[in-house]
Amino acid sequence: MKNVTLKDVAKAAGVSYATVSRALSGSPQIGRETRERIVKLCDEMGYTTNYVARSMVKKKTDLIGLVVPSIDNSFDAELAYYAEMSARAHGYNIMLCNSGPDLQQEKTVVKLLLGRQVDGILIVPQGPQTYENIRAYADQVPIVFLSENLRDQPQSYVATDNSHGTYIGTRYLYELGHRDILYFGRRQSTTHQLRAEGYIRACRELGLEQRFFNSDFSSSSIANGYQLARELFEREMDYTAIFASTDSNALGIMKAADERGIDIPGQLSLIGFDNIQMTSLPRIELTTIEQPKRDMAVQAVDMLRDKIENGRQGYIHQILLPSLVKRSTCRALD
Amino acid sequence: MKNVTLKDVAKAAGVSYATVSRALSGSPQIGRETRERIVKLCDEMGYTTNYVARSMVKKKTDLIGLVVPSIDNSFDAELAYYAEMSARAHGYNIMLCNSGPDLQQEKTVVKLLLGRQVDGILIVPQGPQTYENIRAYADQVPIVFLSENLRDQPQSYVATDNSHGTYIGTRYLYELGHRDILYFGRRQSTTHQLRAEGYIRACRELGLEQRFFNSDFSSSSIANGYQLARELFEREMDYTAIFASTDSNALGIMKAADERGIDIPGQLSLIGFDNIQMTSLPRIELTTIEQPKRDMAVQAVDMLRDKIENGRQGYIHQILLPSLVKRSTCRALD
DNA sequence: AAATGAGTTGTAAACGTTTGCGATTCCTGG
DNA sequence: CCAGGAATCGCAAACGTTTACAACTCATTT
Repeated sequence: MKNVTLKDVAKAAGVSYATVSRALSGSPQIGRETRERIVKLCDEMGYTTNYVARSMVKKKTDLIGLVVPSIDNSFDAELAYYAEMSARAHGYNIMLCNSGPDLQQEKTVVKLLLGRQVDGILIVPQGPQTYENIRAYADQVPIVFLSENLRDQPQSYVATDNSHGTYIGTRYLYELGHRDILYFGRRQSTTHQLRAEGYIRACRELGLEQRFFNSDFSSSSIANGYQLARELFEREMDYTAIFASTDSNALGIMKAADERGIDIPGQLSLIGFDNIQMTSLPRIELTTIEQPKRDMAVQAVDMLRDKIENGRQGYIHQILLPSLVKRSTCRALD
Repeated sequence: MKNVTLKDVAKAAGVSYATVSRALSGSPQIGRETRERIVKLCDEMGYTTNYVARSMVKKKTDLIGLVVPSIDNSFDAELAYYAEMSARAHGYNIMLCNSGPDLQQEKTVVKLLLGRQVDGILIVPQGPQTYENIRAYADQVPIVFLSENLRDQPQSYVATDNSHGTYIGTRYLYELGHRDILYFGRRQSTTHQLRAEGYIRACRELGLEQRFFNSDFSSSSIANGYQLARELFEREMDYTAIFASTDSNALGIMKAADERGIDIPGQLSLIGFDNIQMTSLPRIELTTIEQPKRDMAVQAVDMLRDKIENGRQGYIHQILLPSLVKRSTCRALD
């Protein structure tokens, strides 16, 4: 149970413990044969270097705080997966925190992470208020925001070109022959504003009428999409396609449509946004806009590492291109 | 950028830094008015205690290592969510590691966690070999295994009563009138052996013929379920229901059935195991056996805390009861 | 009034590393 | 044979806490 320490192997090897440290750290100022003797002894004795002691003197923990709204959300989980893999490949470990439902908790966990002396924080925001919420800590530790588009804020982030995503999505619908496309979902956060803008831009270019259906209180959940879609389907259906601002919303729409006997894509084409895992399921096969989650995650840790290791000041806005993934919820009109 | 330290506030308050430490830790041996003065000063100066320094002297990091096969797997993600929430509520933070595809990486990350001086490790195993794989570390740090049933191994774990799950599932099918039930999926790991056993037990009690379809190389993925099901559906369909040992497999079966024009539940009833998020989706609505993931996670961290804080020796096998969640892939025969 | 004791504060060691600097050894060239 | 330097190695400080122990201040008791 007792951990073997530097001092222990030093005594066993008959050298000072500074020498042992140097042998393991690959310092040049040490003899070849002593080094070999020591490293051999080290794994014989089962020595592993104590990271907290090292962190103490080096003033670097090799720890990255990852805060996500909720890790059981598959979007967050995918980002977390790639982030952890990439971070570990570069010698970092991930300290995970759910920022839970409210801003209070989000603030609490970054304060916690600060106390943990993490070298940097990767945060996928709960929403547009996150930036304000934790801005105060931005000068205490490198932070990069992930997935939420902060527009012109003086903070580093990586996000997808949300506007371009909806743009190519509605163009795709247009090419399929659709002329009446309804945009469904949130418009309040920057990310969702941008998505709406892409739709608007495409409509302008193509001479399409813009139609919106949303509520101020809409959230990006299946349940909410379902509720709203039920209301929507009460009215006359004077459109042939729906662009849902979120896959989850699209899934809710799909459910409401099924209940109502509306055939997708027979009577109604549907396209989502995010390409979360669920969309590729049999019977779902939702056509959607892919956010390149893997690239986003690794670029975010790269960016964070650049700040940490090279002390890079200033901020970068890294925008990645989304792509259309065609599945089976859109059909060509004749 | 410079962190304010105990010494700083001590100087500002005109006391020794031991006093400051005592003021914050709630030690009884300090005057009321000095304490109040100091805590006030502390948050004025923005002091946060440095956890790595504290860990150093206390020989306790308040860190729990969480290793999961892949956090983007929704089962792992759900467990991780509840584990993190519960751990944090008790003053612990989570260090997250994906144990990746192979046993080598699994071993690597627990060694890493050891170096990080975590107080304990929560591990959801890749499979039955995990126990052997990391047994060597079991006396260096408290470990509890999560979700994999280790049977009689001298290690603490919390898992569901897998056998009972399949037992109530096939009884349910029986009550619905099914007499020819095919068990589909893996049987090699302890967990899957137990699931098969529950099915066998129910069959014996009910006088049903046992029928198995599986391959030695089957994995619990949608793709694999799909492949196997395609083979299966080549043969004569002399059963009215399938019990899939895994939701993912069930989803694959569903896809193959759809392709083949087999109506679920019209011609074939289907039941899965795990109750992963995807199963509740519209158009899926898979009847399945729920693993109480939330309870599993919090009990696992409770168990780990008991080992850490009370130095509890020995091991506990905590078995939780699964439950049937009826959705729409099973129908009553007439 | 002195002794006792409770209550409060300071001193210093300890946790396990890394690393600058000085000390030692050894080799090399003049 | 000796000076000089390179190659190794040890010493000790430092990182920011916690905590046992000593020390001090008062009030209380005898």
